[in-house]
This record gives sequence, structure tokens and C-alpha cells, in this order.
Amino acid sequence: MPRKSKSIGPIRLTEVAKLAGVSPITASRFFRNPEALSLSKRERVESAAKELGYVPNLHARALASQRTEVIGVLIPSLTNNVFNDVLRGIYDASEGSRYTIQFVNTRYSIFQEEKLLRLFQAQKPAGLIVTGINQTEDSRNLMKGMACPIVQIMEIGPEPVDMMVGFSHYDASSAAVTHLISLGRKRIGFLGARMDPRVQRRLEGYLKVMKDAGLFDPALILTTPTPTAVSLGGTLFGDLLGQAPDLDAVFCVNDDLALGVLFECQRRAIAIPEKLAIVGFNDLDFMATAVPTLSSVRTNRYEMGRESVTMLIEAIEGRRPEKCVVDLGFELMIRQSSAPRRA
Amino acid sequence: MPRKSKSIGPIRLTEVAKLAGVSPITASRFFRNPEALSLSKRERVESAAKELGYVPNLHARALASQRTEVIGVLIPSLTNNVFNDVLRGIYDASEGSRYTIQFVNTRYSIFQEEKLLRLFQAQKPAGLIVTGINQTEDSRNLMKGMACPIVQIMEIGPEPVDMMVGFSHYDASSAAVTHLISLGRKRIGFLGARMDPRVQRRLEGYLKVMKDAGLFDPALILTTPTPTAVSLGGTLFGDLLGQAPDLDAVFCVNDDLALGVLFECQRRAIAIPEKLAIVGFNDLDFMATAVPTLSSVRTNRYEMGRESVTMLIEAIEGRRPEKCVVDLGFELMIRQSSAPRRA
DNA sequence: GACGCTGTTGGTAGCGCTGTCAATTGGCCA
DNA sequence: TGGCCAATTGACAGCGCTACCAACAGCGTC
Repeated sequence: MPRKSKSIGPIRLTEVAKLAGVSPITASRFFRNPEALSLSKRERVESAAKELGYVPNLHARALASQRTEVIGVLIPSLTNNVFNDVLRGIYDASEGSRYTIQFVNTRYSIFQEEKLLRLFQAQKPAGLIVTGINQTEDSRNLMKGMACPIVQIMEIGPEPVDMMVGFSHYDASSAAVTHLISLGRKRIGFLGARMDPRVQRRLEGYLKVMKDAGLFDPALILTTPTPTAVSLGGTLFGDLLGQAPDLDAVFCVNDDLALGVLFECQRRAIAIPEKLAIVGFNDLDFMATAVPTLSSVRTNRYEMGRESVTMLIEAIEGRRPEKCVVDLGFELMIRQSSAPRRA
Repeated sequence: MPRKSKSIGPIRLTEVAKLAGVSPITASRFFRNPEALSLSKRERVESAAKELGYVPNLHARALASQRTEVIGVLIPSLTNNVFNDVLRGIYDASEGSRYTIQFVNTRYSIFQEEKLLRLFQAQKPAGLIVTGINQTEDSRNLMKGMACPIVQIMEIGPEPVDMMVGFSHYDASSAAVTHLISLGRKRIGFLGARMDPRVQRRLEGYLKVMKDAGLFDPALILTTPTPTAVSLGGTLFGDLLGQAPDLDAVFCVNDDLALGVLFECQRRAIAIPEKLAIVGFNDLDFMATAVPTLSSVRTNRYEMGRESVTMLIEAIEGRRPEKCVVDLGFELMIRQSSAPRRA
């Protein structure tokens, strides 16, 4: 006997079946598709399972069925507040469903992403959520070869691998900059940190609008690959002022930077919005509370997480949504920091 | 033949073994304990695996070995910045190890926690990380019955289930309030949100110090079960001022509330620190950048995450740390918001 | 009464891997 | 040369569950 004796350890399906007086396969069916059983057996299995405290062995199930009920989530960062909200949406939407979330961190590396994708591939997830649309060629092929539905989140673009939920960072950024121009601002700075693909697209939106308005000047732009932080906002703003002392507005690629700019302005006694207008991005909680209140582009991060899981589950269960690309849009929240000069 | 034909789908261990010219079990060993193989076989299996792009099937492995390489993490919230940092530490520390993180959200419910614990139990994790020390009696028993090492994080206390990493919220809060008293402040308010067990202990620390100093007054305390937010800080502060108009200091149970108080003070033109001293909790990035800079109690959240995983892995691999309870301490960061009145 | 249908149940044979133990090899000593 | 030990390798069975098919009951139809 190569293994130790039986019937120690947790309760197995066979034991439930025996107690219920049915075959193991019938008991198995009870847990996967109770409607297929007659009422009497259903009740018997149910009470037997409860009596023994049976919990199915997911590994055995996965091995036998060649499927899992795991939704893999690839997200580039845990540091960033934004992904926090997305993850929260994802977890909330998965709750109550049969699916488990398996989250991994790509650290903003498309190669790490590819590696993790390969790992998921071997685990046959029921569905996959990946961030953004900038995957490597190999990653895209890998994903296309996988049998499960996939949602790309955070942004939308051409050629979805499968499904998409997001919004246009380009449009959102354009709207913010257009708003600043409409206020009569001419020297509108751009402050960027991390510079991941989505931030790049915000920069592109800025560039387009500024060039179209004949206001473009490279001295107005300051970016860094450094991860974002409130303190960084202040530092960057100081540097930007050095490059462009006549700045009359700043568009920050996120709210942390914007808050840092606000504090730096308080420190330097720069009047907001009189001397400088500020617009952030994401509309975190504190933007509406700051003094002065800070304008921002509201993005639906939590909803993005929720929607992606909802779509995924629908697709997994064969009810593929007809709308494969969902644009959750954005909303420009105009507050005191970008109010017209003489209201 | 009950199953579809073989050799479709991903590469299996057998195929790697065949290509390498060894038995499956030898190939298996290569992936778990390469040192046990002779150099020649090791190289042959390695190149065969690489050539075929073999990725082990974790479900089959878990089923056969009756173990997994999953570390389960039970955390009460994703909304709270604090757990963000902890999670980051956890993921960072797990990277490069063989262990996978499986994170679940208890939503601040000890019953949800118990339920999730039961779920983990059936999955035989290699280790478990649970938040805090306020588990139900059943949860504690469940954990004690599990064969894997367990770390309780976020706080330390008597009777660890197994191991612990955290700090004393009571002491940290006491230190903050003592500091405010040392400034000569007498009407020190307490602002609390969420009021989870750790926040409760901060309240207890506050109460002790205030009573000992003969400064206790119930009108100085305002708490709410509502989840925390910057905007909430302002609202609560307004209410607290209603209860105690002669307030000369506030201790906030977290930094979001403190920032909200700062903004509200700016709105009401209350001079900080002259009229009101503020101390927050956690020392998030923005506290050192705000105007004025905000005092806070620095807690080592990231390190807590890291350390818990490190200890867990050591214990899993049989090198149980002799120090089972690790106090990561805290540091009182005194800044402008609680500077002495005439410096 | 034979036939086919649907709805329910069970038998068999694995899913891909590893624990156990036995077998083999080589090296070293007496 | 024989014997012993450690290092290395392999055979076997089975982890707990489910896919696949077969079987069977109950019913209505002709």
C-alpha cells in the first residue's frame, strides 16, 4: 500500500455519497448542477454533506474536469490608488459568484506580464483580466490561444484580444486641456509621473490640443518615470516653474501630483486659480475637499473592475455580451482650482 | 475510452521525461529538488522542459502531494490605504519564492472571516496570514487545527495562534496623545472612523492618557462606524467643534481624517498649530508635504507585509523563527501641525 | 405490446502528478 | 575480492474528483 490508510483527513465526496445512499457521481452532480437530481436525492445529499461538513477538493475537481473557477487578474501595480479601486470592483463583483480571483502584479513590465500569462495558461483559468492594450506580440498570441474569455481593462483601443472595458485617456486628457484653454490660459503645463502607456496617451491628448491651439511649447512639459506621489508633485512643479516661469495652468496626470502642486503653491503663495489653474486626473475623494477644491477628470475605476468581472462571468457561462468593447467614459469635474478668473 | 485522445493540450511531465530519456518520477524530482539528480540527468531534463515549454500542472501536484504552495491572506478591506501597503509588502516578499498569494477580503466581518478560513482549510494552504487578533472562538480553533503555520498581522497581543507581526496600537495612540499634552494642549479631541478593533485600541490608548492627565471629557470624542475618507474628516471635525468649541488639538485615527481636518480648518480660517494642533496616524506620503506639514504616527505597514511572508516561508520550510511575535513598533513624526506654540 | 422518448442514475477509467519503497549503481573499506 | 553504505533511479498505486457512456425507469404513442 503506497499511501497511508484511508479515511483520515477531510471528508471526501465518496463518504458523503455513502451516507446519502447514492453513487459518488450523483453526489458530485449535486454540487455542480443540483437541478439534475430528483428532489429526494437532492435532499439526501444536501443533508449528508452538511452533516459531515464536506468541502469539495478544488484541486481534484480542476484536475478531473480540466477547468477551474479562477479568474486571473494581471495588474501593474499595488502602489497606485487607481488599481486599488479597480481591484475592489473586481473582488466585489466576484463575491457571491462561484469564481475565485487570482491576482498577480506585473510591475509595469510587459515581460513580467508575458511570464505571468504563461503561468496562468498552465492553470487553465476560467477567465482573465489584463491591464491595458500594450501587450507583447507573444502575450497577445498566448491570450488568443487560451480557451477562456479575456477582458482588457483601463482603456479601450482598436483590436481587442477579446473584450474591453475602459475609456479613452486621450479624449479625457484632451477634454481637460481644452477646458483650461477655454478659461483663457495659454501657458498650460503638463506634469507626468510613471509614464505608463495610459499616461503616455494622456500626454498625446495634451499635445494634440496644445498644438491645435498654437500653444505648444516643450518647456511646458515635465515628465518622469518615477512612481507617483504627493511629494513628487511639489518637486516636479518646482522644476516646471524653473522651465516655464510664466506658467498659468497645470494639468497633472493624476490627483496625487495635483495635491502636491496645491501644497507647493500654498508654500510659494501662488494664488489658485488666479495665478495658476490646476486640473488633476481620477477624481479621488480628496479633490472635492481640498482648499480650494481641485478640478479633476473623474474616471470610473470601481465600475471598471465590476463590469469586467460581470462581462467575464457572462462570457464564461456562455452568455457572451454583444457589446465586447465597453466605454465607461469620464467626466470633467470643474471646481475652484480651474474656475474662470473673474467669476 | 472515456476521455478524448491523449497528447493534445499542454505538455505533461511524462513527455518531458520521455524526451529527456528518464522516468517521469525523475523528471518530477527535477522540479522539486534538482540537487537530488545527477548532473547529467539534471541538464537533460532541464533542456527537455525548456524545449517543450513545460509548465507543471499545479492542481495535479496539489492533489498528489496533498499540499499546495499557496499562502492565504485574509484582509478586511481593499478600500483602506493601509492594507494596500501591507498587501504590497506581502506580494513583494512572495515574489521569487515558490509561493503564490491567495488574497481574500473579510469586509471587517469576523463571520465572513470564519467562513473564508473554512474555505482555506479545505484547500490545505502552505501558510496563512490573518489580520488582527479578534477572531471568533471557532476561527481560532479552526486555525489551531490547521497543519500550516499562521501569522497574525497588524497588531500584537497575548496568546498568538501561532506567529505575530505588528505593533501596539494602544501604545502608538498613547504616545501621540502624550505628545499633544506635552505641548500644553488640554482640550484634545479624538476623531475616529470605521472603529475596527485596532481603531478601538487607539481609542483606549487615548482614554487612558487623557484620564490619567485629568483631561478626559466625553464631549471631546467623536467616532463613527462609517468607512474613512478625507471628506469625512472635515464633516466629523465640524461636528466635533459643535460638541467642544474650545478644542485645541485633535488626534485623528488616520491620515485621511487628518487631511480632512486640515482642509476644514483652512475653510474656517482656524490657524494650525496656533489654534489647533493635529496629529494623524499611519504617516502616509502626503503628511510631510501638506501645508502646514502634518504630524503623524508612522507605522511600518509595508514591512509588516514583508515580514509576515518571510516568517511564514521560514516556518513552512521548517526553519521556524525563534521570535514568534515581532513588534515592528511605530514612530511619532512631529511636524508643524503639532509644533510648540511659540517656537 | 413494441417503440421511442426524456429524465435520472451509475460504472468505468482516467485527469497529471507524487509518496512510498525497492532496485540499482558506484565508491570505499577491510 | 567481498561487503557495506550512500547516492541515484524507477515501479507502482492512487490523490479526489468528473467526463463519458450505458442503463434503467417511467411515460406516451401507435
